[in-house]
Amino acid sequence: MPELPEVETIRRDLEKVILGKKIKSVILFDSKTARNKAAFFINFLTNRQVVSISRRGKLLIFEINKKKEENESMYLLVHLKMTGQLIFSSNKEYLLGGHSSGDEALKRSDEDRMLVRHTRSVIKFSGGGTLFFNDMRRFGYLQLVTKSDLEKIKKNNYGPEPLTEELTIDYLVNILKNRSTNIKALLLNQKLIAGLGNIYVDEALFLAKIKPSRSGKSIKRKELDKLLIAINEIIASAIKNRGTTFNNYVDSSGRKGNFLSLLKVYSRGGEPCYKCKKPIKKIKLAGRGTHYCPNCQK
DNA sequence: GTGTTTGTTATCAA
DNA sequence: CTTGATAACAAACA
Repeated sequence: MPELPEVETIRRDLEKVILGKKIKSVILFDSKTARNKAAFFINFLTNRQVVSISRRGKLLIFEINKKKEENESMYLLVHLKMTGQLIFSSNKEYLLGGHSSGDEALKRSDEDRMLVRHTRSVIKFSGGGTLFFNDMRRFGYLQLVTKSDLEKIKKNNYGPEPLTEELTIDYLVNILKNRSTNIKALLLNQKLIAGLGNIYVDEALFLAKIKPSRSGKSIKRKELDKLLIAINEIIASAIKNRGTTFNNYVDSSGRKGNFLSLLKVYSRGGEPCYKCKKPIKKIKLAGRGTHYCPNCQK
């Protein structure tokens, strides 16, 4: 479940290995994976290079180089949704996705088999290096968009990011003061704050001592002060620890994140709260598993 | 077969 | 128009 810290970890790592590399070929094993027509998607990317890699919320944005005669750059969007992975390998160019069989499949190591089982697309670079897009559940997608499309997407779908000047206490007060919905659902809403998902919302609410079922408008300014600090603290710490691997997430080298053991409430239903020893409660809120301490969170 | 997992969007209601 | 609530998607596992 890649949220902001996991996507940011991938962004930073990929920046080091694929910037400036020329795309030699693109394979789409599953036509649903690219939101563009397959032929266009493949033809456009071939022989181009990635100029920059940015991120908005959980969305990765690869800027593709523009030819002289073109007046607008194109951008490759990558959304991992729940089970997407972007894995770069400098030596495993022979992996051919989930559709090959026979001798080729037999030659694979167990590690390779895991890597390739749900490969939906592959981008190969000149001079070595292959980027695998794996996605067991097939919620994730790749999409080429124009600069103006990208600006629209950013503007219409994403609120301010944690750890930026845009996410202020005044902003929080404003978006929550008239909301009757529970704070859990509001924090999951990408249009209000970009990048939080189920894990870090539960963790931030625990740190801020706020019960997830509280309505937005019921939360006092003093509590919002704490919530803002908690959100930034959790996100910063999770980035520092390269994200949380609960089941599917791995970084662009295929390695797990280190934040799992630092979780205070998520996935700890029934276990004792680290602070007060009373059992962590697990409920369903906003259609999501929600974990909190009934004693510490008011 | 049943319930559970979640990021996001569709859909419907008010 | 906004807001809210819920189902739906997809695949795997206990």
